[in-house]
Amino acid sequence: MPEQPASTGYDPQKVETKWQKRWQEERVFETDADPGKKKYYVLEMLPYPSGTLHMGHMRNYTIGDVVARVKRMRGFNVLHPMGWDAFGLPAENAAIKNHTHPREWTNKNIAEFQRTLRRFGFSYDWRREISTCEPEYYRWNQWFFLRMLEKGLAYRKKAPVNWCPKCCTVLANEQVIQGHCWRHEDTLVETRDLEQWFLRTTAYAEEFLEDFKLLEEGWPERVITMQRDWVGKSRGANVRFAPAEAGAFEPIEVFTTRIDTIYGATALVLAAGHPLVARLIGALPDGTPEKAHAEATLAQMRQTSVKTADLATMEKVGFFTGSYALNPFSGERVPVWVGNFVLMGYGTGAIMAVPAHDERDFEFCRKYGLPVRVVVQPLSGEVLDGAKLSAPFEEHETGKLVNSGEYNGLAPEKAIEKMIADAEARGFGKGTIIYKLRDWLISRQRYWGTPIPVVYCEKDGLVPVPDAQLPVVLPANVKLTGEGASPLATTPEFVNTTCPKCGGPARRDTDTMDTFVDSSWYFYRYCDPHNDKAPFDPAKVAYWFPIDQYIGGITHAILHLLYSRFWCKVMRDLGLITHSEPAARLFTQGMVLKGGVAMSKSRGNVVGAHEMADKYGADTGRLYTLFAAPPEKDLEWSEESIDGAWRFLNRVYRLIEKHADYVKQAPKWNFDPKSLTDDERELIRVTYKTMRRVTQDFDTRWHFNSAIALIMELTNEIYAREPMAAKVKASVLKEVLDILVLLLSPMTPHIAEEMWEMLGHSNGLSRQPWPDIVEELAADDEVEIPVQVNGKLRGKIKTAAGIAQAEILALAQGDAGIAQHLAGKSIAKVVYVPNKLLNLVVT
RNA sequence: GCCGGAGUGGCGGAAUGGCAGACGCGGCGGACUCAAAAUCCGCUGCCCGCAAGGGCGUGUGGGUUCGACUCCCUCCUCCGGCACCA
Repeated sequence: MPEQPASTGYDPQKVETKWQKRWQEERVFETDADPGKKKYYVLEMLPYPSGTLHMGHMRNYTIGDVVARVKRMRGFNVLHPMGWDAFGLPAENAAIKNHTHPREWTNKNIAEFQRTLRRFGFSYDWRREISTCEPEYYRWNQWFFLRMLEKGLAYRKKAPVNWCPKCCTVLANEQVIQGHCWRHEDTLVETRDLEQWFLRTTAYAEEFLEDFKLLEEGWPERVITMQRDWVGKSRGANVRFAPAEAGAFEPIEVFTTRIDTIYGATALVLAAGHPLVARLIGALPDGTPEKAHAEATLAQMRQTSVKTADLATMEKVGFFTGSYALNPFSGERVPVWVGNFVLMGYGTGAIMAVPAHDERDFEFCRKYGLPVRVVVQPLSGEVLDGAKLSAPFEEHETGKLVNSGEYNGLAPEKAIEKMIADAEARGFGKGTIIYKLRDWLISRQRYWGTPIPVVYCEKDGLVPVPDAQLPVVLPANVKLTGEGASPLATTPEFVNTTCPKCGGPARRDTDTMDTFVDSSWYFYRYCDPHNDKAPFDPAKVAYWFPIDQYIGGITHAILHLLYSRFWCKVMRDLGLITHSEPAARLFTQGMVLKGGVAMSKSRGNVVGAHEMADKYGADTGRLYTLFAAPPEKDLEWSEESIDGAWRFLNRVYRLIEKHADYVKQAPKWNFDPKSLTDDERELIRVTYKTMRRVTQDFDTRWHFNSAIALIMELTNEIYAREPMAAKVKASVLKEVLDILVLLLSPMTPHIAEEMWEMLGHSNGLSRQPWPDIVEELAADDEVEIPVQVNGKLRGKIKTAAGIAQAEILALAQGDAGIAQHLAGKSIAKVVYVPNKLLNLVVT
């Protein structure tokens, strides 16, 4: 702990407790919808209550709190809520380990999180606090699920799904990172064939892309790019290749983005899982080595079908099925192969291999001796020979078609257009658009989540639980082992129920929902957190939405942020809301690092929020995280730099303390610049200039670090004018100190409130309006103009503001230092930026 | 491989085409003190020079411009995302 300076009375613990209590008593941060007032909804992503909060978390909340406080001071009706993403696997695992209940573990953490956030003075409206593990909340997850079921947006399907052996549950595609579980970086995800619940996110694939136009201004380009890649739109064509022997098998449909290269297709390649594969192998004569080879290779391919991180570098393997198909354009017989590099889950599960113009096809065909035929020649004049090609020619823009019948000579883009049209006209193909995005798998074989509100009746089959019977409550007493099937499945009191339709015996669905469901719409609930008739009152949401500023980590660029966009569009189509995007602006703050890596409990490099508050107080912690780096950048924690923030707050405090008695009783200054002495005029000028620039930093750029630097400079300027009482009238000094405290207040609210009180105000700082800029008071009447000769700085000239070019030129030529660089040369050009700079071009 | 982002003193960083290095940390010096801490003041990019002053300087090389950390192109390095997606 730094020594408390003897000369100051700043005691952060005392000050912070005092004002937190006052804010709570006076309900300063409680807000309600008020159509007469302009609103501002600022939100930080809700935390998962686990462990303890460290300064990495606090940085995120501090940024949001500064914005909330500034907007409040600027007259907005500000909604700034907080809640808990309370369902999830860590609670369940911790409960198993510690022989407790997930609810108990979670609530203990929530209490601790709340205490920490209060200690940092974040201006939340705590009446709106929500916890997603409460039936009052998750019943609306179930309600939404039933609405989606009605609309066909929720469905059950048996499909190959991702299974994490450590989580003991399936995962959505978004939760698989490079073949690994998003929670367990070291654990490969396995594939299992299971019947599961999906939400039809793909129904909105095109809209996800289309609506980026609403987000271009307010969302980081990076996030948009990541989502765009994730949705993965491809334009191309489906083309059917008929069997060479009529009726031998169903025509094989391939998807291609390069139909222009179809004359160069020297094989068709099917995925191992393609429905036709078994039939084609079956058609091979029994007992032949070809058949044996095909069967063996297929078995091998299926065995290694697990997704792995190095899929891209895996060796290509395949075999010939013995069958041929006909190229619908050329009529050529094309061998049908099976290849491990063709994915069943994308396109049609079958491709045409064009080795001359695709790298993967090239590798495959070279390996198996299939011919390489060039059908697009570069415009450069170079003539490629398929037999000698060392790499495929993949470019679209710089080639023209050859060996392609009637399409010879066309540019690829033109050929694609024409060939799709012809394929459609001749009935063997059509232009198609496909997406990489998959539907959202939401079933989880775990306990601590929202029960899926359907039952299975022997007579009526799948029956949705009627709305009136919601919520389907998660039973409290369940054996948690962390192994085997869904814990709910081993709880007969839960499983066994009656069919809502026929009243006969029925079984409940025993899976729970992905916890990303909880966080997909929680920000709507904040608008109306205690509604027990509906998820929210549409009128209240209409007032507050969209979120004006959403703040959180880049980790959720795809997961949470894509699911939230989906939920919003679904709610819109249900008629609950009218907007299409939940958050108008998104800010992704940088991480807090220590020793070059993100703070995390498992790495043991955290600086706890309480540790920080104990040592320096919350205000110093807030100030430091804002000052040490711009908010979007990662911040490397430095104990020494914190001392700087601590020193600065003490320095300001001492300044106020010293002059409080002098200014306390002073009347409000009359804002007449003519009433000022030169010293006063200069001090007022610096103050108002600072105010203007700090306001800009808050409003448009979010450069909190440079805003603080400016406030530090202002403080230095005031200090430089000691002895103050002799030089500056009390009313003028009061104006200056008031502004200093106001500017600082969004970032360090407790000490600012204390100083505001010391300055003689009894009305509380948190409801003060942001000071208005008086341009006249910020204006310079004298300026120092840098003078360059050929772009090099050669001198500076002090002069009245607004001086004309001719005059400044004369002054420059008269300046000895500058003149020496002009001697013997002639001025070819004069560039004068008024009040900014003079550049003389000489030759 | 593809798509983003970044690269500025010893360190964190500032500069919206116009004085590069604000502000802070660290360092050096001074004041105060018996002394120390705290505080206040000053100096602190590199090189040459006693100094005045001059030269160099924002990853590299080029370009646009009167003027480039900033805009354009080339390359290098680091970070992030995606990746057998036809």
